[in-house]
Amino acid sequence: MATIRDVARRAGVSPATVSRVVNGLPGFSSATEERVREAVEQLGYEPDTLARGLKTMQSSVMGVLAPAVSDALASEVMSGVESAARQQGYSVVLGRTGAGSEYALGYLRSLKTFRAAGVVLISAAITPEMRRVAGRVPLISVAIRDGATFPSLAIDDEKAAYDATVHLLRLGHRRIGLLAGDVGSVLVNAPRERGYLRAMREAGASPILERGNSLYDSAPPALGRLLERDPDLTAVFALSDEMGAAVVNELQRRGRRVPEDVSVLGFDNTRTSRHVHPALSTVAQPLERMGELAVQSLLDGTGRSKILPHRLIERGSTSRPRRD
Amino acid sequence: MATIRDVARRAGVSPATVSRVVNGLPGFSSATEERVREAVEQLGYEPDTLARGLKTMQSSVMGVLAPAVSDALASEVMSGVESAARQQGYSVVLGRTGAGSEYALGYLRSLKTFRAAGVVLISAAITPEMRRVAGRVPLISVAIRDGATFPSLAIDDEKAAYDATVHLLRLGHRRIGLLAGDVGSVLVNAPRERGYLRAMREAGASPILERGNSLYDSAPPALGRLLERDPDLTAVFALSDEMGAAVVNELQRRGRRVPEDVSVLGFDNTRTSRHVHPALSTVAQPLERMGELAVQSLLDGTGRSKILPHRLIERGSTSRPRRD
DNA sequence: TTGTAAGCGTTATCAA
DNA sequence: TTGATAACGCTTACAA
Repeated sequence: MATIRDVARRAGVSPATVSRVVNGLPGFSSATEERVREAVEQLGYEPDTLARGLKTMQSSVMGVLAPAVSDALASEVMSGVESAARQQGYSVVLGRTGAGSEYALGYLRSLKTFRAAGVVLISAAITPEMRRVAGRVPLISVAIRDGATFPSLAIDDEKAAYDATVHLLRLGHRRIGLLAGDVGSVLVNAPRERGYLRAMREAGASPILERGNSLYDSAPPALGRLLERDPDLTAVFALSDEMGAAVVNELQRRGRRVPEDVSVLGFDNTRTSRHVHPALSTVAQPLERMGELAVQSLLDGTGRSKILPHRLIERGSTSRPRRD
Repeated sequence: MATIRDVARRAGVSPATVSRVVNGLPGFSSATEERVREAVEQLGYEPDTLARGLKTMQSSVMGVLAPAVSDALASEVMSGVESAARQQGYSVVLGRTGAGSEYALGYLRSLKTFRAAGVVLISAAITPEMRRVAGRVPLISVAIRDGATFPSLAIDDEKAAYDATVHLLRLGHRRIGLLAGDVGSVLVNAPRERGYLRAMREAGASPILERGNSLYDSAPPALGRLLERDPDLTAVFALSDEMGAAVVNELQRRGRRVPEDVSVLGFDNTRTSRHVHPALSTVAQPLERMGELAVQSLLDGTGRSKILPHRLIERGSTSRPRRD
């Protein structure tokens, strides 16, 4: 590994000059630039990230914390974070918050000792303690909105669920069951529930709600309970794509056609929504875009919260209800 | 951010002593240890990763390079890498190789300037150029086996596909179509194809093969071609779970029952295999375990290649063929 | 058992 | 336009 001194020696200049050339700072003639670049080339010199970071008190790493590394929603956001970060010359350090952000503090501490340029928290709210532990490292939450205290990038979950429910109502559905998530652990669930309830109330329809834990396996039993309470449901609105996909499958297993007998609507527009047949209609959040914007916001130092537009994607799992 | 000098001052000792205590090196009395720990506590001191890495010429980062950040298979491996790395006190830097490892070299260069303790390459073979660019950073491939030149952790893909095909044959299937992947881009496809062909040949059955690109959307048309060539197929072996899931859905769309009319077998045991109905039978690789072992191998410095056991998982998508 | 001091590779200040 | 030189925060001989 060639160092800046090796390059300097070979180019017959001082390390300082090499640094200037490499970093594009003013103060060198084009003749020296030529020689330096040549030496850099020949030696395959790359500035040491650690040394540079130590000196500048700012490293080129961005942290990204996800509830689980293999979480489908988080993956999309991470994808956006990675591409934006790489474009800006930053490396992405990956961490897992675990259920209820148990590991978040540890990671933030670690990221602080890296002098990270910022940290993106996916599906996790920033707590005052996190804020404190992070020191001067800027934080931003993505895909979750936690009051206006800390910066976040998210859709308006209440409105999105409201719009989606209204869409089902407009299609002619009245008996719409909600397959909600665990309100305690995942913050987006409460507003989504409220959005559904508001739309149903405004339409004079009676809400009917059961809870899963947002994952695939929790949906069939919850759907069972929903159907016990109202066997004549014509639509099920699941607050995650995994649950939505499970509902599509489970309904068909029970001999109901989708969407002819029952329409199904998911949430998030993760890849899962395209892995069932009929493909799941769903409420899309611009997840990858959120990841990109998060990086940008962290680097700008603007750190402003922003609400991004949601969008209803109609695939094959929704239609007008059958006329009986 | 408190530095080691701040701690030293407060504890009334030298920075060297603080370092010794913090790093658990011998050479201090329990009285001083007490004072140092107290000072560390009070100041919330955390050793600076950058400075430490610069000094020791070894940073606490492990790189992990995946074809795409949101790739389901890669996600599982990354999950193992993350947990093993964290347990050992390492941070994980995430990179994307893109199709055909176009970005890999850039990331390796970057990881080298980080003095990374090692790099895990997922679904990507190590090329001599990568090896060169990485300098003294150890590399290991996961979920792909590329001769014996460079270290890798993988299953025996040929044998796994062979075993899976034999399993279908034993169930009584003879007309088994193979839905292969793109042999050029993904190295595991060729051995898997060979395994299928060998099993079919040994059984005296005629192979029939079509190619997709391993992703969901490529499967329906490829299945169409397969069925055109032999409308009486009783089983389809797809070389990825995404394609397998698509086949399950597409067959049902075409009015064939799974598994009664046609059995379907996938490959990899990613989450996708559980997101269809009937759930996809598949060939499992210990992906998460591979990620953990990769980290361990990198840190041990053993860097030996290893073949891990595959396993057939029977879910609902396979059964004996119907007797006509 | 403890401290002093050098130095990891870089950048930034200052002087030339 | 350039070059010395002093840090950045840490570890590690070596000395005491």
